[in-house]
Amino acid sequence: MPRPRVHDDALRDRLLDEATAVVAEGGTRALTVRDVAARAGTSSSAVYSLFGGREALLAAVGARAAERFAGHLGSTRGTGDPAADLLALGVAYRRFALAEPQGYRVMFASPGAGAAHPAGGPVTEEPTFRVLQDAVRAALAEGPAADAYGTRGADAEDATRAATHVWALAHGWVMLELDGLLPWPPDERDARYVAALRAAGPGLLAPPPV
Amino acid sequence: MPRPRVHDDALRDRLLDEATAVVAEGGTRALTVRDVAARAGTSSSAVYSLFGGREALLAAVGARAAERFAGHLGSTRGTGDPAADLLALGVAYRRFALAEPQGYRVMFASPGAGAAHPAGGPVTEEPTFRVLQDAVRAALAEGPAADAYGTRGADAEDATRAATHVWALAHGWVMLELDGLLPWPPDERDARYVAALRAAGPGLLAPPPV
DNA sequence: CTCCTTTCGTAACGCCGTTATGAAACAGCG
DNA sequence: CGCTGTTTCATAACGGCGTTACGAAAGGAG
Repeated sequence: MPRPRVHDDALRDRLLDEATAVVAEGGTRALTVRDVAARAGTSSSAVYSLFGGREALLAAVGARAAERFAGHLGSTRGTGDPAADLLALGVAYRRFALAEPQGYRVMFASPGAGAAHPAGGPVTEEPTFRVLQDAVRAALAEGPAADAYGTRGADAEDATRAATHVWALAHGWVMLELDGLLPWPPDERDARYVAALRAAGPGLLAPPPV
Repeated sequence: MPRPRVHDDALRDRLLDEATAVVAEGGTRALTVRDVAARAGTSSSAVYSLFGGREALLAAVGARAAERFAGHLGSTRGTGDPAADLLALGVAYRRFALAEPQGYRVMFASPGAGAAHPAGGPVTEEPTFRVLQDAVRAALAEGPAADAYGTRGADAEDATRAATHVWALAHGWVMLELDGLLPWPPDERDARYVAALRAAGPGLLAPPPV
């Protein structure tokens, strides 16, 4: 008996597409409920019935960016050399951030950055972190870093610790770069970044002293 | 002949005080021109005649935070051991960020974060970076790291590079921590952070291969 | 006392996020 | 086939925002 629904999943996708495009273009600041609704050919109330409000729409944009991010990181296939794979993963991490700076910012540097991440859920279970954690685990299991652990071997705790360390370095570098705070011209930064990862890697992967 | 000025430097300071308090309390999102003006006992037009607008007011808040930040970092006095001093500087860096998270965010994670930093001015000449750069230079001149440079010694380029590496790690860690993305409970983070700095330090300070 | 210049508080404009409201669209029933 | 009831959505309204235009206020000059 009711009037047929127009606020369905298809419209939700279209709204999310438009919102993603707007954010990619002008950042979160440029996203308005009215504008996104108009671009999708509907009214602003659709955003409220399908998402809940502007903030929730932004969270959905962040979640979608996180999916693409995880996919991007997962697409780097292993070469058999764990250390090289980990380095490639770090490079892919930065490549995504530079290719989609606004998407990266929505995930991490948004007001209340936890929005894009499952509320209260441990970060270690997010796909993005898992990819990194797995690569670190592989590097700790064999290769040069494994020797430092000797017969005790590296456990999950070691992988979480090392992955977080590497993540902090990559995240910090990328944030500084996106904010224009690196003291080097753009054409030097690729090599500088790789050099930083190479320099910090062994120490960050090594077991804690005693 | 004119009507006496009320929009003077004293009012500017009061506005900046109120704006800083509002941002410290509720983040940049909570800052409105009308509210800050009312708190300072004036009208919103004062913000426009003294700063230029909301964005410029936020930039001034960021600049003041940067001053406090630089002062905070500069207050860590040398102990004679360059490596220990550098570690203490890293600890002070994080302590400020945790004590004034919104101030830290206004400096770095604000929309158009360059606002708080001199437009176009090289980052290497900012007080905050200089303090870090000097500490790194000292660590490269004597102590364990100096040996790796051998007879060639470390120059300004080496100090800039190493300082940026350390900065990226500290910044990334702090941003992850402020965003609630570290996989450890708060009471473990102090030690984890120091461990990360210790682990990455030697590699980040070392000269580039070949 | 009057005029003129400068200055600032007030009010207006357009836009925002959000919410209330009434028209629209269909199923079942007389 | 028309009426009714129910659900759904577009429209309009509300309060608040950043910003700007405007007119009142204030004091020196004549």
